[in-house]
Amino acid sequence: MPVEERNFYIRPTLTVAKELLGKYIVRKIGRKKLEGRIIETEAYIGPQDKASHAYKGKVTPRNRAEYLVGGHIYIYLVYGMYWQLNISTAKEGKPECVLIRALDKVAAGPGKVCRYLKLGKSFYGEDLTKSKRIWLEDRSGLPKKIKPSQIKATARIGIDYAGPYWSRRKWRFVLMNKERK
DNA sequence: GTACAGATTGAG
DNA sequence: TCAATCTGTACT
Repeated sequence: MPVEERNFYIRPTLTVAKELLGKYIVRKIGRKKLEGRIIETEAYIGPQDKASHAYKGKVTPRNRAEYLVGGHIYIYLVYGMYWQLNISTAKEGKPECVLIRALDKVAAGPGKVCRYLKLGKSFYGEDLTKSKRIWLEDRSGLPKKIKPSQIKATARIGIDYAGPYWSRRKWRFVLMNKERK
């Protein structure tokens, strides 16, 4: 399913998180393009997920974009200095999203992803299926399609406060090094 | 109103 | 190991 389609995002969040691996983020600034291949994602599935900002169905001015229909950007500031790029998934009203944690070679860490792509609050709620300044592309083609064996599932990072049950869920997905090229 | 901690990072 | 520094939440 092409990444440009809305239906790509309206599927189980864990599926979307895995299928985003290997896709390219394209950021257009004037005549210039910045690009990066997604190699690390994390799934957040509120309201049952204690590590999610939407735990218990909570809605705040900051997290409301998480409730948008799949394919929208949910971006927020952590620790007062770092932006985190998330892509909403599922249907309108369901607070599920995928955090983009790393781009191959150019951004190892969610804060760096946004710094590299020059993303900030102005992208809050941006629609990836319609935007002219940021979108996703699938360049893998059939011969290079990502296989399940190339994806490593691990525990999510930095959410110990959510307790062992949630922090141990293997909802972080990494595209394995030897398979990247 | 005040206090506090967080889906991080880079310097020391 | 720790500080940077904004936002939401839980208090007073």
